[in-house]
Amino acid sequence: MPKKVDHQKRKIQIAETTWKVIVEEGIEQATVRKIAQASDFSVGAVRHYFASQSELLHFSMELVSERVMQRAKERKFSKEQNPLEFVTEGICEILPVDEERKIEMEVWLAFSAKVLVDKTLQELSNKVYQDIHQGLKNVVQALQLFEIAKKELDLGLEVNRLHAIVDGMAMHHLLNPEQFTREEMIATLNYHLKSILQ
Amino acid sequence: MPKKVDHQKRKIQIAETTWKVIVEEGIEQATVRKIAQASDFSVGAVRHYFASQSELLHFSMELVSERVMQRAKERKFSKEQNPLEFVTEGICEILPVDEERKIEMEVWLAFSAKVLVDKTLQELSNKVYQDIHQGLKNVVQALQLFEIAKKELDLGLEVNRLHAIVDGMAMHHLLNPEQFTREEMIATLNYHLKSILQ
DNA sequence: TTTAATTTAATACAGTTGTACTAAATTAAG
DNA sequence: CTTAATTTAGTACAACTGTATTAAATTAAA
Repeated sequence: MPKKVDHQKRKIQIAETTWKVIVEEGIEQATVRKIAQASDFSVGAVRHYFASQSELLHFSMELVSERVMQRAKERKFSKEQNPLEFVTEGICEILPVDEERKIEMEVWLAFSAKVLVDKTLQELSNKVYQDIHQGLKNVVQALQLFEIAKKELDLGLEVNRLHAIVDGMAMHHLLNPEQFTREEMIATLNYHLKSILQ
Repeated sequence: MPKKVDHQKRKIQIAETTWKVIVEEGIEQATVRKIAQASDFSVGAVRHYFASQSELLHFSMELVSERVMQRAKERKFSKEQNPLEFVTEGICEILPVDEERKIEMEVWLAFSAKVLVDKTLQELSNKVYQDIHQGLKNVVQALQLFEIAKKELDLGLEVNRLHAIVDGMAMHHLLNPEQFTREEMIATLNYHLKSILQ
């Protein structure tokens, strides 16, 4: 008998508006009132979908990781493709190579700074670290299976290194886009990947 | 005739208390009142040394970079020393290898997230990026001069890569200290440096 | 001791915050 | 059309915010 709204869709809609506010004004300006206004809801409506502000923020952070993971899962390798290219493109799913990915990374950075003092976000941060680490491990192993990458690599250290390069470059490009351009970022990734090839 | 207080020392003292508040409660809790209370001053006293909150925060961020730069400048190379060791230890001045450096990096991360939406912090962020980039460039060139590192390296890309590794690892260790330990961080640095040797 | 500039403390104010609460609006089913 | 649960809007409140103002305290020099 009542009006039926897709709760999940509404939550996602509000979370994406939260991203927008965070990107434009910073996470400390991501107040309930501002998010409500930006998403054309009343404060009461937002509160109807999220019991508290921290629940809203947690959901918004989770949505970032879900989007990245979703894209990663959708990727399929076709036999005709160059494996190195395939791997490079896969890593570019994480890097801020376009506006969409830039927004996700900016939001993620804002939340990451919060992780240090917010225990409830640590679990999510750790999970995402693990997931990406595993993904990159698969990348290196795949290159070895294809007999493209060197066999004598120390897998653990190699993955640590690649993971640090990816996140380090992402941060550098976000914070200093003129000094470390998108093109430099991609060139540096290619340079590194080539360095572990046979 | 008046009481004479060393202004600079007071400002540094208050800025270090600001670090403490940021590390313990996050940058959004770095309010004038809290910083005053934590540093055993009245709000009026703090305001006497900093005309506004943003001036205080800017000074506190600047102090982080000054500390790191100061340590870097103090380092002297003695002929008996192993150049690779010297370089490794130099890079560890930036990495969060001990409590002091951890605090500095945590504060820096908190400010970095603010850089994206605070134009007045961007200049400082860019300057520090440049300084560290130049420092790491000197490192790679020094290793080449000593005929330790490969000559055929692409200097620009190599420095980009090293810089990303350093900051990426710093972030990973801060956010996930159990999953990416201090020892792994140092081992990964050594592994990378070895990889560019002849 | 007197003097005067620096330093400190306390209070006030207007604005914002998260959250709670209530009543109204909406709308799908009977 | 009625009904009733969901959804929305608006308001209220106590706490906290940055900043301004004012008067008091401090203390080195005359």
